[in-house]
Amino acid sequence: MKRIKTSATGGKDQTPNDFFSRVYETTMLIPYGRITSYGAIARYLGSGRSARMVGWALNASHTRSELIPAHRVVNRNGLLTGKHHFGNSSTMQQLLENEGLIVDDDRVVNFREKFWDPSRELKQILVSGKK
DNA sequence: ATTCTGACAGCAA
DNA sequence: TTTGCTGCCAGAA
Repeated sequence: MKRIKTSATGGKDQTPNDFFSRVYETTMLIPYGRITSYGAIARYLGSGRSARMVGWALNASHTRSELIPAHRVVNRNGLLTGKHHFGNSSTMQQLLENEGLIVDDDRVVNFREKFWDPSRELKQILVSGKK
């Protein structure tokens, strides 16, 4: 029984349907100028209590060739908790302000106004039949 | 294999 | 109200 030994890939990548990839896909669906929270994404993916994993995934989003708008993901308070992961601690804020969001003291002021909940916004898509 | 860590969130004091 | 502890679960060491 010689299983095919999957180390052919070098021992990395693969797993296109794992939690991480779903986080990336969801994140890329966030419209320009809108934001969401880690918990919202986690809930949308089915694991409402895995918000930390969402952040963990975004942490590795750098390795992806696709540009993932991780700056559009903040915590439930609208706080830019991950700003320190954009090289410059002011990069995240600049990106958000560049999209019309108002950031003050590391917090998105118009958070509720610009909040985009995937489990709510994408619900219609799921119902439409398009997977 | 086991232990530690983490870009969160919820709940108890 | 703010502060602190706990649960979550997947990687990295």
